Amino acid sequence: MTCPGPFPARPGPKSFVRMTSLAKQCHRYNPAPPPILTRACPMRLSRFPIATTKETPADAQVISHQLMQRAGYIRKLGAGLYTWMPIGKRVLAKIENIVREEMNAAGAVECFMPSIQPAELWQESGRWETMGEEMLRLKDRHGAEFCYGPTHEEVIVHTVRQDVRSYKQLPFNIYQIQTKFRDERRPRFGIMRAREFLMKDAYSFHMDAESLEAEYQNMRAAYVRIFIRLGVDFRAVTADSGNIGGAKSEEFHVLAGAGEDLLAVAEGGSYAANVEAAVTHAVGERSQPTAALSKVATPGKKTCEQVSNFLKVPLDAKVKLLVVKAEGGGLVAIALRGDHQLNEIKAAKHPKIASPLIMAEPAEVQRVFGAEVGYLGPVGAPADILLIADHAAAQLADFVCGANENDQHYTGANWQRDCAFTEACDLRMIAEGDASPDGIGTIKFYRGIEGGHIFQLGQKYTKAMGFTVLNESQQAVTPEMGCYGIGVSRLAAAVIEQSHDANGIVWPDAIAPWRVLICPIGADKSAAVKEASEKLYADLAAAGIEVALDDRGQRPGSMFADADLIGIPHRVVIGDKGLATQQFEYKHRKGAAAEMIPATLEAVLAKLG
RNA sequence: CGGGGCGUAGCUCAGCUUGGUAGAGCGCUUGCUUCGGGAGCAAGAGGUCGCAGGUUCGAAUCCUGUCGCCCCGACCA
Repeated sequence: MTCPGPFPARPGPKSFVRMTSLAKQCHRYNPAPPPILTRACPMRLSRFPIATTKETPADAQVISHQLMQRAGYIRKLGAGLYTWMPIGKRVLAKIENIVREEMNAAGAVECFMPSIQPAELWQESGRWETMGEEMLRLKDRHGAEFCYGPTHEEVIVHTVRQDVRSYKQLPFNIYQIQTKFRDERRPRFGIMRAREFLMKDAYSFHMDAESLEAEYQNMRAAYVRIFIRLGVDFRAVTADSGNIGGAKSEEFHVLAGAGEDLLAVAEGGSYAANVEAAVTHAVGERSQPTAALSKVATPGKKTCEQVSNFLKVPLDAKVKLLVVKAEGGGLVAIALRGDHQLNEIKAAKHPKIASPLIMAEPAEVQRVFGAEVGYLGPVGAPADILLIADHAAAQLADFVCGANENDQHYTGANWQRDCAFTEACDLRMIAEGDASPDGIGTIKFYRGIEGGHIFQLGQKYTKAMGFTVLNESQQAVTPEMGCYGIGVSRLAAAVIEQSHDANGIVWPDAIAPWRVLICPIGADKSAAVKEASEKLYADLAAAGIEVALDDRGQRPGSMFADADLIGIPHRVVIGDKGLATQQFEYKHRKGAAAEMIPATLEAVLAKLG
């Protein structure tokens, strides 16, 4: 038989002629070319080593990991290492192709870099030291050092600087889809945080910031198209660029309860940011002091909640003081409103605060402030300690705070009158219910899985690695650089986190291993069922539909259970019962009930939409 | 890396406290009966009990070491 592929089969005679001439050519060099009878047609489930299990593997914590394992998409090899089984590889390839098509359409060009990279490049950029344990380091037989690439900025800059000399060659955007390895201290959640994973990483180079901005927006639009095509509910959020460096960056998150990131999204507005990066502003004016400062005993009440309950004052009428190490030694006190949380990333970025952020030792706090951590406050704080207030804390009047004396607090405290801060700035974590930073809408939190991240890196890597091109006036210019990543393998898991039910995975059409699954009932007994199934299978394939035939000879119950678990969007059941009235049974994976449709290709195609 | 837990059949686990020669369910193979939401009966195959030492007449079981895996925390384009 002919092989049903994704495209209509070539007309017989034509392919026969081609095959014959090929055979003749072969014959010139090989006396006995083997006859080509059939090509493999692995669209029959009997040809896929699909091992579905009823029981959930013991080490899988999140739904996507459990379902991928149970449905036979992946098999674990070691911590954070997974084999993609044939059915899983089809999904991976679908995602990969969507990404590739949209990248190409956006004008990016594909390349392929080595996964193993020489240490020299990383020493040049300075990241050989800063990357730390996350980077898997290797030595070859000569003792030369390498790493298994966790990312490819160094390699691409090195590659490009050899060939690109002129402004005429810029801008361009070059990408690859590659296996990366990051030696996570604690790989978990299966594919979602594996150590080895598949990633699309793109790098663009520009003569100036305007050109970079244009390409950044171009990539942003391409990412939006990619995520729409994947069929997932997602948000693009402003983000912190982390240790990769650079100025502007946005993350693309698939919304899902199991997501590791918390997102602040404005309801009724357009603002969206990772909470790490969400800004907060001062709102309104500080009221005038009305209460007198007075010291009250608060024995054993150390936390803001305890004090607030004890004194019967709202949590947001209290100022708490956190003490951290200062840049270059010493301590810095940070004043926050009682109900607010410190955003450690914002704090670490403050020029006076040590980065990374380190909380002061309790003993040192006791020595400097003369009180335990639970009783610190701005009133009477040591004068030589820099006191930085978050905007919201700086806004308070008549507040409660620690008295820098064990078991004592102040009420009716006021800035200026009773104490002072040297600076008010944005240091807190945004909170649910806050007004959106742009003034439109109210903040609500969502959990998200980071599926993509776009960055404007600027000159960080081009400068460190000495990449320059000549401009029109023959001056050497360091190009601006952008980078754009998509976690291809992670997206497969992210989609499942968002799209599943009690019976299994619910794939969107675009990335399902097949769009249609044909389930023949009793094909071994009924010639009519077998014939109708084979015919529909061949017809759908010829029509360019990706179709699979469950020819494993399972009983109906287990066949349906597997169909649901594997998550194929469209199911066509063919049985003697239906055929008696010239009907197939059709069910959408999301649909509640099955329905009978005419037993024709057209009727099935109509259901696919 | 700190704290905790687990390694016994392909998978999920019991057995270990109190040492005595290896178990269940699922899956797999064969046969018969079944056949529209994970079938029933019968007969089978399958395990150096993670690995290495030690104690003992005897170790899955006790002791030591080691490797692997999982969870919490810290960490993380």
